[in-house]
Amino acid sequence: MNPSEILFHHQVKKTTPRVAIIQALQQRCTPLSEGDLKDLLGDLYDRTTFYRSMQTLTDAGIIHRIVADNVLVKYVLNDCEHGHHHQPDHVHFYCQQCKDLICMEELKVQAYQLPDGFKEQTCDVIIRGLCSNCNK
Amino acid sequence: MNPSEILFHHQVKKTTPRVAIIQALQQRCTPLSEGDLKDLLGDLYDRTTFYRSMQTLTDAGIIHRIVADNVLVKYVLNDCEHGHHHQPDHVHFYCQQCKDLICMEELKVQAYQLPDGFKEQTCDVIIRGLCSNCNK
DNA sequence: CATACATTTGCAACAATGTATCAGTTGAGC
DNA sequence: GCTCAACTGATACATTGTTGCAAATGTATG
Repeated sequence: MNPSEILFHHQVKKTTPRVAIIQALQQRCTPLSEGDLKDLLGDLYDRTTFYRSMQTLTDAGIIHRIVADNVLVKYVLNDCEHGHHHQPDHVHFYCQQCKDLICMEELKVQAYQLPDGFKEQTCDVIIRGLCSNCNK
Repeated sequence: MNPSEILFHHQVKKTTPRVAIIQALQQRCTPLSEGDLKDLLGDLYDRTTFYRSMQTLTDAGIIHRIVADNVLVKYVLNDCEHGHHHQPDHVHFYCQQCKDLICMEELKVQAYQLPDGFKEQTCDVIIRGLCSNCNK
């Protein structure tokens, strides 16, 4: 699906910044930060607009937000091909040296049984350490 | 163990801010943020000193840092009674409404087998949602 | 106890990641 | 093409840090 279709499918208005952001995330196929996206897209939009767009896209279930560390937040496209809201079910690895965030697709997150009354909205598993490149 | 003993035991110099921070964490027995600690301790030290102290105490294995969200970081004392460095092995629940961070001691984190070459330093599992108080 | 020297602290400035307000612009439906 | 709600840009501000440097403090030694 192209950006316009994704937005229409999730009943979100089509605007220039939103299309550009989705397009960039599709092309890179890896979690990107605000800085990464700015490097790719330049001054296409204001920072305020960026954050509001990300909020809108997250609420709509189009993207997912990963807090790699308190000073590094990255965004990834959800799997929109199958038409349902797809929450990541795998572990994320964050290299403290090269600051890369890697999806460990093969490491699935177990389902946790919360006590009565608690409602889960998202569940993130972040392993921090050194990636194979930096651990030499 | 009292704060001075903990610092000596980990070969970290005893200073006023460090003792005060450990004391506050011991008394509260729950994860505290910079703001929480400032409310407790007032202007006992500068913000820069706080962050440097937390870095030192984390490196020494005396405390552990929990990234509840990119805008909320909390700190907890490790279990120093048994003389070894104790990494939390349980899930943390973060209530998006009341901003409370709860240790789910009964939910243990599984060990993940990383690919060759990767080195794990910390592993955090954060479930975000609504706590039993706010989910009504 | 006094001195020496490395460690730690306080202050000021700066950086990244957001949020709030409000006027002005744009998009979608008719 | 019009209309009006929704979105955007600009400015200001909040939180969570980090960096550099001079001054203060802690620990080891005489």
